[in-house]
Amino acid sequence: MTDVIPGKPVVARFCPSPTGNPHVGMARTALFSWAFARHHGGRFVFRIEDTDASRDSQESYDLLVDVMRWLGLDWDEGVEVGGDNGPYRQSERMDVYADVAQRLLEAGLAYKAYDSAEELEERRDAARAAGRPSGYDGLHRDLTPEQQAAYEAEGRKPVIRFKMPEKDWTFDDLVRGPITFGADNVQDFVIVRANGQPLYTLTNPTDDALMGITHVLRGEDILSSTPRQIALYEAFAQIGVGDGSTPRFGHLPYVTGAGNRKLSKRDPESNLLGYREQGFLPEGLLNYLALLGWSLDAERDVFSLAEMVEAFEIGRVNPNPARFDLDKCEAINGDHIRRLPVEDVAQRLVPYLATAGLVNEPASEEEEALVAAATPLVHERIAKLTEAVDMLRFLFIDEHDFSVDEADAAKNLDEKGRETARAARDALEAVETWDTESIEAALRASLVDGLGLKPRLAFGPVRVAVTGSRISPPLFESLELLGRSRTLARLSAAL
RNA sequence: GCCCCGUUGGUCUAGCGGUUAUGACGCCGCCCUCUCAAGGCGGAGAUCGCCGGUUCGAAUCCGGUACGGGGUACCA
Repeated sequence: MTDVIPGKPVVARFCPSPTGNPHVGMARTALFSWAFARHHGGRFVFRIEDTDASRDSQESYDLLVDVMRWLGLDWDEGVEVGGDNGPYRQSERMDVYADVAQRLLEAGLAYKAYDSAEELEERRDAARAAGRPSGYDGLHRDLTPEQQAAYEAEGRKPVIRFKMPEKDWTFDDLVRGPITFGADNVQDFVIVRANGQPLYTLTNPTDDALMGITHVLRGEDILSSTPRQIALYEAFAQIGVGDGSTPRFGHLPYVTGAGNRKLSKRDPESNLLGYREQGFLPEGLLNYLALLGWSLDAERDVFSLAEMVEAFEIGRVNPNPARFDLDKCEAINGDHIRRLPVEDVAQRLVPYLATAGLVNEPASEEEEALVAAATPLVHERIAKLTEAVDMLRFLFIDEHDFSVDEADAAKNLDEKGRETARAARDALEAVETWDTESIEAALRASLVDGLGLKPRLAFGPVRVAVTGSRISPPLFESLELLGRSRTLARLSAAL
């Protein structure tokens, strides 16, 4: 299968509708289209399909742009950045669609249909009952001007339907191979509503043609509308819309949630913004998403975007649906966090600490320095950045807001534990140089050697008293960063 | 109803006529260890949906069938 025509540059696109929150399935589609374009050294177009005013919103549009930038899926042409084939919001291209529809009509490739919703439904039910396909039956295909005038006189407003040539439709899907639809199963379809608004069925192929799109990668939910679009392309060739060629199509499998349902916008796991809020790295999320239907090779599933671009082949995309597994997503993200230089992690942590109210916005120099010093303690312990916030809270929190987890205190700061804490405080008070080595030496000498405690029993009470939790970053390093006075104060408070 | 797509351990995935069926997540055990992680080692878990066919030989090719998903809109 030749995916690319030699000498003809690849132009791929991503063209979501701005409805609701951006979700992960969408990001996966964007990622594959982007990777495909980049792999072939082609262009990537970002277009917005906002032709349905009742469902689209500016807020959703802003989110889409924001999230694409966050992910780092850059586009060469499209909304916000412009390009030769703009505008890139369909709501600003209505005149284009009106013109194309008109030319289709004049060329006899489309026609006005006056059927009412009730009439359509009735005939559809009848066709179904008779075991026939339930699409449009073509009743108004060849209306005479007189018949049309009669309908108009009744006050009916026509839709514009595209006239499907009666032939079988075969195309070579980039991920699924050859697919054929019989002539009887692809009927004339509406391209312009009775109120004059163009539909996706017209606007999407029109823009793809006008923008020179060579490869269309999209979800499998529109696989069955592909014959219509190919037919439209053939019509465009006749009336001179675009360069007369038809793009290749590739239909990506669904991303599903629990059960086998496709991940819906309501499902919290599908909300892209949620991943950013929880502290996923764009590179981690993207890596995981890439794994849903594609793999770099048999051995490795942690890789960079650059490695993906290098290796990405659309023909190796798996056609079957994939279940989104949050655990694995987090594991992959954790791998990416560990791959990052520690200074980088520190920098990315700051906004999350700010959101949690633990550092100022913008952070002061001292705060930045503390973050830089503390990050190595949590770097390899977290799968998401927000986990670091929880682990480091004890270090950044205002002293009067500090509190110890009750359950952990009950277990670790019983009478015996408080005794241990007291010994720890006394030992620590005597430490001359407040650094990790001295702190550890003092504590070991006092608690392990002195009191004869097993290490875990020796340090547990100290940990809980000082960090507020049974689980914390390495203790001695933590105490060093916390500083002598806060450490001693917290130990005293625990007694 | 009609049309299209899909089917490899719980999940994702490799495989493209001959393998002890790949790797990962998760799970279990051990090691390391101041907690939690990370890391290391090991383990359980797949008669490749099912039935036929082609072939010396099939997860791989063909035909059925079952199940799942999608479409069948004046949504995208």
